[in-house]
Amino acid sequence: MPPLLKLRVVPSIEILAQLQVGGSSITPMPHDLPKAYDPTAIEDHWAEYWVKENLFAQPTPDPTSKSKHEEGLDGQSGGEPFVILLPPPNVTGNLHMGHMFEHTESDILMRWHRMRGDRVLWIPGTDHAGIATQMLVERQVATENKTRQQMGRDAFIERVWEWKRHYGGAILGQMKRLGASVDWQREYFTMDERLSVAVREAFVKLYEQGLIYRGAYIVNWCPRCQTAISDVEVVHDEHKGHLWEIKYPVIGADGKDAGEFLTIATTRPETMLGDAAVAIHPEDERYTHLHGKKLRLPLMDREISILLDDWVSRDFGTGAVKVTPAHDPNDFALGQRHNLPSISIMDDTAHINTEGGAYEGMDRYVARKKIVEDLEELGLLVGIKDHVHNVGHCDRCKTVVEPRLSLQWFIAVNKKVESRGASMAELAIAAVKEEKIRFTPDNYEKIYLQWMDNIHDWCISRQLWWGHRIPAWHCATCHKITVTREDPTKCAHCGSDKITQSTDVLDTWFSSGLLPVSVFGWPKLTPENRADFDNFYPTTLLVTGFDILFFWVARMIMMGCWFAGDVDVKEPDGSLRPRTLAESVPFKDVYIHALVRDANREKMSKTKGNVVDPIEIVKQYGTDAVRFTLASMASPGTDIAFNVARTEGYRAFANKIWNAARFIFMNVDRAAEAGISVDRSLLGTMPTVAAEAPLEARWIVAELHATAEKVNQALENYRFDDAANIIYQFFWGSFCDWYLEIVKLRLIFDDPAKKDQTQAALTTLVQVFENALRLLSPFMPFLTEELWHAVYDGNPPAKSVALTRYPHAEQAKPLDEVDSALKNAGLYGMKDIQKIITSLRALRKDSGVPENEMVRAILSTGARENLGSRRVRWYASHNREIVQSLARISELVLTEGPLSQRNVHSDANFDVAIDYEKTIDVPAKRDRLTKEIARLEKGLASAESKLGNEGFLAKAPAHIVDGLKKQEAETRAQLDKLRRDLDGLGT
RNA sequence: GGGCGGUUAGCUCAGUUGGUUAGAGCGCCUGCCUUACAAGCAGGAUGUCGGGGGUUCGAGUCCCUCACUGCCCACCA
Repeated sequence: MPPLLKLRVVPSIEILAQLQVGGSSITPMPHDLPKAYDPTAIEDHWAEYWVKENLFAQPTPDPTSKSKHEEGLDGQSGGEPFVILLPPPNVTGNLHMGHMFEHTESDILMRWHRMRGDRVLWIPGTDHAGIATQMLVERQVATENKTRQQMGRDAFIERVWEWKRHYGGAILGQMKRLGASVDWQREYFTMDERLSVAVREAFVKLYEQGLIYRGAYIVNWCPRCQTAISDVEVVHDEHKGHLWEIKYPVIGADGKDAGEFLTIATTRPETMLGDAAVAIHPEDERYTHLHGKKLRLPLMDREISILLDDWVSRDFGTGAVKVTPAHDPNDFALGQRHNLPSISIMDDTAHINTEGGAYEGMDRYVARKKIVEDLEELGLLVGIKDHVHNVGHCDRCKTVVEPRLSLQWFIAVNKKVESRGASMAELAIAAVKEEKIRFTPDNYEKIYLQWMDNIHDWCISRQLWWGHRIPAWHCATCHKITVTREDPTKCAHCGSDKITQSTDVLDTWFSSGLLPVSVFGWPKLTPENRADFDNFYPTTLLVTGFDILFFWVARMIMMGCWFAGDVDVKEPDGSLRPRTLAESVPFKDVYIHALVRDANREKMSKTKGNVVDPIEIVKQYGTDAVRFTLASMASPGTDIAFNVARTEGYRAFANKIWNAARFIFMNVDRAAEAGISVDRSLLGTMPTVAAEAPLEARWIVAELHATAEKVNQALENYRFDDAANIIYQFFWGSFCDWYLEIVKLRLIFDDPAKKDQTQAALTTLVQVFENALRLLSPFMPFLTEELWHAVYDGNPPAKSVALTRYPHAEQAKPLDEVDSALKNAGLYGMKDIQKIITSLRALRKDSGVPENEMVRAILSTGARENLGSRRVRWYASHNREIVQSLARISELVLTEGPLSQRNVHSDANFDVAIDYEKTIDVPAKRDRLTKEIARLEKGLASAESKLGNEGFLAKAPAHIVDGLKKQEAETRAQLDKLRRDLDGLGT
């Protein structure tokens, strides 16, 4: 016989006392658990405890151990790996509601899997966020009247590092406070030496494979950030602009203006300074006579040719388009086809350069205005039309992007590499098409594939200082480029030592795209040093928002498949074999979560001022309530309209549970005084009940099993909302509203004869509560941790509720053995009892019985012996005290005869009446009855019409027909009774 | 210009492969300080499931169409 344990709430009180400012000398009495739950009193403590105790660390597996599936309660030693890489927030970032939502969903999954015995690993880190961080520090430096240029590269970078050491990672601190169960020992930063090695290796390898090249192309240039940006970093906004029609003089055979003009249409007149030609469609009959002619470019007085190209659309504008190869991607392509010169007319800051003649030094928009004016003066401006078109903006700073010809580095994502038999994009497409990676919701698969099918080469160089510097050295002697793993001292081509490293850095997403491999030690995978990679790659799941689907998810898939694909798989016997695509993917599942908006469905933004700071809300309502809000609203496919009204509701839920605990602890203590205790060894697993146990015990245990089953299923499908709602309903609707009220009848401490009954009831009560805490713990980790420790009276079987087992119906075999029929009967019987009680309560209200007055009630099951009424009679007669207590009835009389009382409440299987003299509100009652009758008549008519339909009878499945027949009979019976009640009302 | 989604109670949203009388939370109305909880308890009201058409024995669910409304992608100057 294991030792018995008295349950008290001392530990939680101790914690509360510790948290009191100044270490107050008032020591609370054991049962001074505050009436209202105060999250702030416990949350900091547990958040610190979880981190300090390293509860969620997942050590590198012992490579000599062959067993991957040992059972482990601590979530570390055994089980299937369940690995999530936290999407690294920007190091400059602050935690916003979107983060908290993402982390809540991930944390629920993590805690759930951990409690299911999986070997979970959740890796946190931060991203160096090139542009964002550089901008931030530049601004800071600007307040000291300095510029980064004045400081110089090295000093500026040192300044950024200094900033990072001081303020970076604030967001991780916030995550700690919110209880994210990540492995803090594995925290990374994308500029860490370890990860920089991976970046270097990836670059060199791709270069060697011919997939990285450098060239002059039109790229998206941000004049404010003064760097190239990739296509996905450009956001297009619809913009009301103009279409200027400008006439270019045609040059006659004599080399002089022929007096004729060709009118072009443009949205960007300022770029005409760089025009190299005008293009028309070869079959455009309007311009046939101009074939082979030349034009004089106004303002620049340059002779340019007329090109024929069928890319030109005849029906847009004037059918003649100016060609500016250095400032437009289409024109660039056109220029390539026709060997046109590319004349760059703007500098890094989008000011006109020396190529722009008289306009040199002007900002692009100033130049535009001036050029239009000048053209008008020259009589060359034919017209200005309103024109709506899309303008690209820098994702970071919203500056209008300038397409600009410049020398940049690219990854040829579509280039096939013989040794791999595919291109990077092809592998990434195959991984999803062949379902090695699955998306939830699955429509993102389509979006992903669509994007991947049209992917262009990825511009990876940035003209920034903060980031991974491109490992390419330019030779001043032979002008060739040296790319090696180690910093070179000499040019690899001519041996010259006049080499300098590229000043560009890599796109931030280049390094974050490598994270799934680099966090596990790639590329330095030695036989002794690859256990992490062998055990945890591929990761299991990626939880992220669709906004970085292309930025990050797609890049991780490309790079993961590419680089991991080269790492052989280590078999259990130590031998190596090539890795399959399924083993190369960076993650097996992608769960795309919704966006968090404000209560009015508006996107939260600083400029709108509608940003809800999660930390503020957490302070007000507690972390658990906010987490529960987010989880319960997380239905897939719809954005979340965050509304604190919901959070208030879940704070009430937390308070409800807190008070249920107070009630339970109070009774446990009372029991202890009476010499009754709960066997602690019965806790921690699913409870079972004896066949002869009271109805409510059998019912609540059956409900618990059903709830656990449903919650597990919901989480299996990422239905956080369902899971949360199911638990809420169980805890509040079943456990508190019904079970706790009934169990009060069983807890009798002053009667020795009732000791066994009390002991059994108390045991089930504590068991179910302890299970419910575990069930809830992934959603409300703080509250449940506090109460779970209290249940064990400071002597818990684990360091945290997070390290226990999650309730699961499969563990409950004994219940099935008892008798599944009994289980069903218990559920039905309880339903009957609940119905009777609800009817009586309504009846009391109808009849105006004061709340605290006890009345006598009569329950009639009628003379008709149908199964339902027999069941009602049996359960009512065996559970009289429940009905009496919960419906405040002094005596429940059972009868089979008709009820003579005037105020009767009728159900299909029974009628109830109460003895109360006060006159009822006849009109109100009549009104209600009339409505009810109408409702039933409608249902009956619908049932009758279906049952009278031969097609229905012939084609509908038997259980539908039978159900409808039963329903029809019940409705008919109840209708009769209600009509009778209505008649009996009199006037 | 393509593609995807949404429209269900006053509000925010569920509603699995079509199947018995469409649900929840919040809010609202009424009555209760019933010793776990007033952040509570009990009772109650609330819907032409965006409009129209079709398929089916049967449609909130499938098809067509219209309206409104989000979002993503796209080089038409």
